[in-house]
Amino acid sequence: MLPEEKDTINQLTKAPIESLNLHSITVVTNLYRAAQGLRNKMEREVLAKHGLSWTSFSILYDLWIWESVETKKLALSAGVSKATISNITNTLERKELCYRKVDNRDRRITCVVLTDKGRKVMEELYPRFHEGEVEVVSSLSVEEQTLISNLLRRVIRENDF
Amino acid sequence: MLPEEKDTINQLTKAPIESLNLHSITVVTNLYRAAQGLRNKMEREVLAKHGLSWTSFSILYDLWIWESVETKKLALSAGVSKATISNITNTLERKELCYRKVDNRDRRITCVVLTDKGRKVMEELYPRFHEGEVEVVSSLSVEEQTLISNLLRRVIRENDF
DNA sequence: TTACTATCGTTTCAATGCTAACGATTATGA
DNA sequence: TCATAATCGTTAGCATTGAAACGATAGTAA
Repeated sequence: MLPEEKDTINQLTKAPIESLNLHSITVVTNLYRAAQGLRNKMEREVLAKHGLSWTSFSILYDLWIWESVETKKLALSAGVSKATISNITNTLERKELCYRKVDNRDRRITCVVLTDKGRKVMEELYPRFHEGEVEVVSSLSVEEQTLISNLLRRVIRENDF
Repeated sequence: MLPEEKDTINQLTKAPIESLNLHSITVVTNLYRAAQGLRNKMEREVLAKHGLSWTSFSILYDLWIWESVETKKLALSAGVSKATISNITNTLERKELCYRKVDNRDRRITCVVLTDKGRKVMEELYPRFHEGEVEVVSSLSVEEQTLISNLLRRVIRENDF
């Protein structure tokens, strides 16, 4: 929070300024802004060529690694709802990048499988995506990268994210 | 062949495992996961009561602080497109939380203004939101919070996020 | 003044995203 | 066995999101 914002908030909230935890606000603000910027950059500079969103790409990535993944696990991995996975899978299927396959042992479960075309897209796209990853955090040293990763991981674990 | 040409080709065609920067991958992965979890938690535990999304709330927050903000500045602040601001403003207007006001000096510019109802919602909502902020990063010490904020800020500044 | 250019917000259209409801399937327990 | 509960993915309905096209307005140059 900017210094000049303090007074305004103090005037408008019942909660006095002393009770506001400025450290928490700063972490949350910077965390979300960095992630938002990251996503926008990647979608604009890397993923737009193939008309993929960040979430679509992360699903394709999972499929690339694991070959075949259940819908529920995809949702958990991407941090979105099952409905979103269902919708995105429809889009990816239309582009022939993946297909659905009902599990034989438990017919409630649907697995999503990468197609050859999907694999080719990932083989071309991932190197470019990785370039972007490196670029985004290039201002930090390796030690700082390790440090921020560990801090972020603590937040993730502690909140079950 | 120039050295940088070699690198480009190497990155775009083969991209062997050895050339992957695992530190960058870890930072990006954890950064986005933490932000995603943060957003989901806030929308679920705090904002859902009032049917607000993270972006809607961040717009209301700007209006709360600045009283009246141009559409373009709202987009820049929230990290979304002007079209998104336009749509969300429609929704917020429908809920009578804000209204539009054309600038007299430059009639191309539209300012969004908080209503009394909007202010009341923020006065009730912000303390709860802040509770969530504190909770999310509560596993980190103040020193660690300062540290991660500074690292995130460097990433933000270096990328113009 | 009159063109031309730039900027701003909205609209259009398709995709993403969530909640809740639903149908199908499997597990459980009397 | 059979009724009930639990789990899974999809669907319906609506809000969010962005790229591109668009109209309106302002700035600029001849």
